[in-house]
Order: sequence, then C-alpha cells, then structure tokens
Amino acid sequence: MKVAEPTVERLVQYRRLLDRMDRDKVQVISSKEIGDMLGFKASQVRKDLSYFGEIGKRGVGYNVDRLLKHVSDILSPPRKWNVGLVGVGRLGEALLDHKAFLSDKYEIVALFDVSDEKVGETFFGRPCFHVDDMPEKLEEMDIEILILTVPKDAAQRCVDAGTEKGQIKGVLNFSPSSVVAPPGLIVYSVDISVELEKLLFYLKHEGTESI
Amino acid sequence: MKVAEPTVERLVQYRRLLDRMDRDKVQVISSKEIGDMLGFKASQVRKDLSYFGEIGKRGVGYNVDRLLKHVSDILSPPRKWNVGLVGVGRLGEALLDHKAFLSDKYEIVALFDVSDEKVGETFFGRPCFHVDDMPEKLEEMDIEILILTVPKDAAQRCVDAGTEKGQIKGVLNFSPSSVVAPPGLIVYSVDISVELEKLLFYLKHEGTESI
DNA sequence: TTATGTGAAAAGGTTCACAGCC
DNA sequence: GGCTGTGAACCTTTTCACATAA
Repeated sequence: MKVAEPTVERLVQYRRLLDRMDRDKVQVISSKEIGDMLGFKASQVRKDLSYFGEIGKRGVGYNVDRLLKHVSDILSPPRKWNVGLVGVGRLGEALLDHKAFLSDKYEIVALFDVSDEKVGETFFGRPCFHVDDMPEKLEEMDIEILILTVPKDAAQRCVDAGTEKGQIKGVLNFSPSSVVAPPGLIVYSVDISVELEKLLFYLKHEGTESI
Repeated sequence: MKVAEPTVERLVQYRRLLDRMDRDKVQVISSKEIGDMLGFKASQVRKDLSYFGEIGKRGVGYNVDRLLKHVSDILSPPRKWNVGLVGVGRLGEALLDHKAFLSDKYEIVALFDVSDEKVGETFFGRPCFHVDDMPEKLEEMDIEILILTVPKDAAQRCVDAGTEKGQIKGVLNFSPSSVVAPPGLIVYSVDISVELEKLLFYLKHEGTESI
C-alpha cells in the first residue's frame, strides 16, 4: 500500500502523542483533540487514521491504547536496522546523545571519521573507524543506513562509499549539500540552515504561516 | 507577493549553488544543469526562477552573477535579526558552532538555559542567561527569533516566555514536540527523529522515493 | 446528540509542451 | 539549434460536507 509522505510524518507525531496520552492514563481521544494538540485539522486526522481501517467509534472517539497499537504497527519496521554515523563532530555527537535515537528499531553501531584522533576511539560506546574503511566495515557490520554529519564537500563521497558494495538502503543527510543517489537509495536531507532561511523569508514577508 | 514554501526552499539551494559557481568563475548556467546538480526537473527550476521576472536569456541560459544577485535579493531580509538560542546542550552547542549560522542576516546574541553551571558563562562568545529572565532579556536585547534546542517538555514554555511581551516573531524548534503558537508567530519545526522514522517507513516498504 | 469515515470539491504543486527569443 | 518563460494539464494533498453508527 502506498502512503503519502505527509501522512507518514503525521503518523509519527500521532504515535508520540498517543504514547504520552497512554502513559497519562487517557482512555479516549477525539480527532479534534488530536488535531488541536498537534496543529492539524480534525478532518485531516480522521483521513490519516481511517486510511488503514476503521479504528474509531462513531459518536465516541478513538480508544487511545488501541489506536496507539494500530499506529505503531503501521510504522514499525519488520526488523532492527544497523546504522552508521559518519562525521563525529559536534553535530554527530549531539545526535549520538539524542534521546530520539534510542530506539529498539535501529541502533547506531559504528562511527566513521577522518581524524586520527577519533579513529580507534569509542564515543558513547560506539567504535570509530576511518572513512577509508567504510565499504568493508559497512558490509562486515551489516549496516544499511547512514547518518551523515559531515562537512558539505564530504557528503557525496560518503554516499559513494556506502553504495560501493551496494548494501546501503537509506541515508539521512544533515550536511548542507545535495547528494546524487542511485535509484533505489532513499535519501532524506535535513538542512538546518535552509530551515532558518525559510523562516527569515516569511518573517520578512510578514506572513502568517505556522507549521 | 505570495511564494510557496517549496519554492523558497529551492531558492535557498539555488543561491548556495550559484554562490559556489560564481566563486568557481562559471559565467553561464542552464536550468537543466542546475536541476541535475540539485535533483530537480529543469522545468521546475525555470518556473521558480521566472517567478520574480525574466532573468535568463533564451537560447543561452542564466548569467550566474546576475542570477545570484537576483535570488539573493529575493531572499535577503531587509535588516539583521537578533536571535536567541534556548537550551545550551550538545545540540545547542553544535548549532552555535555551525557554519550555516554565520551570516550577516542574523546573529545569535544570547543564550538561555536552566542550569546554574551554564547561566553567567559565555559559550562561543555569547552570554548565557537564565530561562526565567527571558521575557526581560529578549526585550532588552531586541531579540525577535528563538532557536529551541530544549527537551520536549520545555518547548512550549519557551514559546510562551517568548511571546509574553509579544516581540518574538519566529521560532525554529528542534525539540521533538509540537508547540501551540499564537496567530502571527511563525514556527518551523525540525524534528530529527521524525525524519529518521520516515526513512525507516519507506525502507520497510521498499519504496524508490528519493528526496 | 456526538464524532467517525469518506466521497467530492478545492487547493496546492509539479510537469508538460510549445511559443518566443537568442 | 538551443534554452527560457508560461499557460494548461496533471498529480497530490487538504478540506468540506454529510451519511453513518454509537
């Protein structure tokens, strides 16, 4: 089944909210309540949630516990993924320490860098290897996802090294540059400075958008 | 004039590319070349660039120098903005040190945190104040933009503190939570874990998307 | 009465195709 | 011939409106 990207993005947020509601012992929630808390229209929430079957009760709302399980099932990968992080700078370390990256669905198992001071060391319990050894290490450690926190000129080389033996399936690119990827490789880019520039643009133009 | 958000996002990338081309002494570039380098269709590039007037030469392409000035004019804010960063943790420090945040259009002039060890210190040359003093300090220092690198439970309080005296116009939220903002306040959220979750979802579904 | 589920309509963006100019 | 500019077509996503069920 094909799911639109904006829908997936909202599903992740629904799960996070439902998880909190569940811990707070909330039993029932309506599409309007969900929408108000996350900044979406109630009709949008209903469309998203009904996409995978009727899960709510008309006249009542959604059972939090049941809906949480349902959304989690939709989002959960069938197995755990091994992740490699390239570029152990400040941003890389921040991500390593990031709570969001504590999950049972993926695990950062190896780090890569070019600095002699970092190669051979461990950071937050993960070993750091040299970028030149990436093709072999990725294969050896069964790594299929790369997180890139490298300078802009290095991003493309990292993607190339990751696809050399063909096992990398996804890349999360935090460097301020676009990368060219072979078909089949999924690349998501989070460009921090672009976000700030967009904000400045709409500030300048006195817009009223809120995302 | 109303400009679509995806267009602004691409404009920022065009400028970055043109800046590099200009430094490399490239004089002329076509919409196809731009598109190939950034992963957009040539027709998309032309639509974006023609949106603000005819700037290219038919049969020739775009003059890099002229186009760069043009795109910069569209994006440049009319004045410099003062920015406050809340939450001097690893991510906050990574952003402080981020090259993308070196700009003549904005400057991080103050930091805020709750930790006694950080309040009163300076980080990368910026003074750190207590979060409780935000309303006064923001007004005093003429800060209109906030960057939030705080834990999820603190994000909403920061927005509330920033809007208490009404001067905050934009927020860039890096915390993994949604915030409710009064109308007129522009909030952009960069949710690192959501991006990874999206990637995992499409990996699971063996899609062929590339963004 | 209340809140979901869902076709249909509207809005928002992208791509096409070709006229127009170099 | 080559490449831009752009209306029209197309596709995607959101919102509406109301039938339906608790």
